[in-house]
Amino acid sequence: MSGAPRNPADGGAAGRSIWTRPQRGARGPAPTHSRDEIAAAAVALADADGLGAVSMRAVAGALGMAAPSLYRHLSSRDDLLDLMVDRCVGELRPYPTDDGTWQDRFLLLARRQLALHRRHPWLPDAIARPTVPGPNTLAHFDACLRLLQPVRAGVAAKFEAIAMVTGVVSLFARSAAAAGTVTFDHVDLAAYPHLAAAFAEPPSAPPDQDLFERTLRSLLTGLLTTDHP
Amino acid sequence: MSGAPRNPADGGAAGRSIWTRPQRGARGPAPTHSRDEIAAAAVALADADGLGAVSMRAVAGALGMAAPSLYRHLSSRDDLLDLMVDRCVGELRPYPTDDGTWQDRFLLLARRQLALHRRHPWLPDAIARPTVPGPNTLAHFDACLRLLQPVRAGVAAKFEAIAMVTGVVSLFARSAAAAGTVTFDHVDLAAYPHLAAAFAEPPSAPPDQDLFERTLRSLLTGLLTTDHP
DNA sequence: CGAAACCGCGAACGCTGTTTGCAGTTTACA
DNA sequence: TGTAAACTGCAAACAGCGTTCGCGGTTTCG
Repeated sequence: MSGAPRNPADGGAAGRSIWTRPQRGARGPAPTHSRDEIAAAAVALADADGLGAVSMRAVAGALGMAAPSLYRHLSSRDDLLDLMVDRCVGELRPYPTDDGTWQDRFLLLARRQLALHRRHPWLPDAIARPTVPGPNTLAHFDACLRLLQPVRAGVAAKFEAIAMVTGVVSLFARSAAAAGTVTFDHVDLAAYPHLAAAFAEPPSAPPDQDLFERTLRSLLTGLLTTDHP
Repeated sequence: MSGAPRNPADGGAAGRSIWTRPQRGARGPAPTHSRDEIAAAAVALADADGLGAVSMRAVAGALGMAAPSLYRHLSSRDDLLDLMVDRCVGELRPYPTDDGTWQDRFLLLARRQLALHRRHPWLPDAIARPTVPGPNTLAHFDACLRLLQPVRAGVAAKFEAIAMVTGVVSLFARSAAAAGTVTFDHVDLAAYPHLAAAFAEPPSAPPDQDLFERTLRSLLTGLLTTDHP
């Protein structure tokens, strides 16, 4: 009979993502936990035991609340992941400004991204998903575009380059974490001569220490340098 | 009382992965479905509705059987994903042999990988996970190493390069599928001047058509060419 | 003061991967 | 050939998941 009490997390017709929704209503009691507390708890869980450990019940439990209460703040688990990603992207601050060429500056930012992925190995899995960018993500894109201002290239090319660099950073992070990597233990290599020969060789020195820098430099110049005027 | 009837999918102490386990036991009735049929059904489901649609019940249902029956062939869902991945990697055959430099040949293989990812957009998600390589995956690695035979570089560097190329291929596939990409619709860009300026610009021409080739060539030479003797 | 809006949550729904126990079938061995 | 072992397929069930519903208590607005 009473007017439909809508969940504020649903938002009106206007508030479709978390970022366009108020953190709390103006009427009822104060929420016992803020959006930041929720994001922090979820990130801590993911850092400790991977993204699979971030269940609504687990996050709620870590904050001493019941699972359905989370839906007062989030409209879905995807919202939670968006919150986590944006919170971590905020750790990229402050953005490089001063020294060197634009490539040096961009590489510095890439190194910060690499460190971020090392700190939060679940990040690629959380980003591999249609994501609504939060304020920190927007600020990061803005900083990237600012760094690329001296580059004479179209906007589309710049976005492509940014996405590619981000992707390569996650590739390096993955290979370092040895996750998602095939292991050749206990495999019969008799039918694969080149593989067998490769493993018969004495273990060669690991690749160049500055492989990261060389890869990204060649990628940036390849992507953002056009050879036809 | 009777001796413990062990599930053959569990394997003995020796058979830990699918690939080291017999497709069927030597004693009982013939299975109504083969390993290949199961993999094919799962791949079809994933191609149609994404990896999330590949549930044990759905795969079993597509083959007209009940869910628990699948565990006569697979010891877990991860086994199923391993089967799917290896089945798709088999589509990369035949491997390049004849024409051009080693870079040309490797690039041809990369193009085949790109087409493969376009056909099976769920592949990156299925590979992002500790995977046991099947025969097709081993053959693919073997072919890669064969193509890289003229290259004077350590084995570790070659594996790094192969993994990186595979990763970049999946990045290109992703950007083409526009999945896992942030969208800037309905976002207030007032606080982000460079982003706002980028979107205010007339839409620039899309990046170079042969971006894929240029990127991979610069990556390969960057990764596998050492400038200190 | 009353009404509206909001917070937290117990209970429940449909889904998931997986295990158990049993009936029926085929093969190997004595 | 007879019998025991091994195998297949499945109904039922379990724990966990994301999510929804509806209620009682709390805060704020008009």
